[in-house]
Amino acid sequence: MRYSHKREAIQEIVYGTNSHPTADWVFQKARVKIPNISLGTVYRNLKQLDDAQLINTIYDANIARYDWNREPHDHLKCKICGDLIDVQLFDDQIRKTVKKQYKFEPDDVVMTIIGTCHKHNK
Amino acid sequence: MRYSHKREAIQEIVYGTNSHPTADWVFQKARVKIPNISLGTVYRNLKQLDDAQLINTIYDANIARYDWNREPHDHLKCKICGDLIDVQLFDDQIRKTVKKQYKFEPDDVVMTIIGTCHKHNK
DNA sequence: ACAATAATAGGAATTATTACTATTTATGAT
DNA sequence: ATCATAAATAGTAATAATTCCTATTATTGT
Repeated sequence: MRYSHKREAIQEIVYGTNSHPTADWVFQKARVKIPNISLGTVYRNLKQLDDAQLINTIYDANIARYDWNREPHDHLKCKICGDLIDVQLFDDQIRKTVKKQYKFEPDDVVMTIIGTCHKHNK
Repeated sequence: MRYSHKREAIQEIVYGTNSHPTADWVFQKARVKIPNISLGTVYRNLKQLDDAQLINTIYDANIARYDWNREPHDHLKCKICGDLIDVQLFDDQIRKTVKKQYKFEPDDVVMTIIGTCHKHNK
């Protein structure tokens, strides 16, 4: 992968937020610094960064979001404010169960817990 | 929700498969029985059935799939054949952890395990 | 049988994403 | 530094999934 100024900027934008941004959000941020950048470039580079394991792609319902956090982790999705919160949960037991009971070789456990985040506690 | 012949047919199609069909798959099946049915009708009715808790909507990467199985359950997604397999895993521990450690009130734990299914065991 | 209104077909519009192509740019070798 | 090669890009067209719109049709309570 050859160096590119724009890819570097895109990576910095993803690394600079905890908001699990969409491609369009990244595009809006990028064009502030690089006015003539195109949305296609943003998509292409996000894909390349994902392929190179420099970022992760997560799917929130039917739209792609990007995450600098490459550690295995899960998400809490607040149904009120829509926030996506990073959490580290245990899936050892789940991996074992799946392997034994279903003869399924797990690579990755993708878990999202839908509910109400601490901000909305009565 | 008023009775409709087409909604009944759509529901029957979803109830008649374990393949977690997409809207378009349901549409193709539906038009065999009802040639002039439209894709919009399929989408609208799938949404209504979901709202009425008669079916469930699940998201496989970025496309919607529909599931007659309303019991809480999880999915194994085979990266080789793409199959989506229903499984019942335990999330009590996860719910407790999330509640205590993150003050997050969980409604629903959505879990998909990506890996290799039994069909491809060496 | 009829009136009220939900449901529908068919197509247009929208949204997220990918593909295409002529031009530009990074990089390694001269 | 110059140059050649191929990767990267802008700008736009294309695609895929889904939703929206409107005139017409069908269901249901009276």
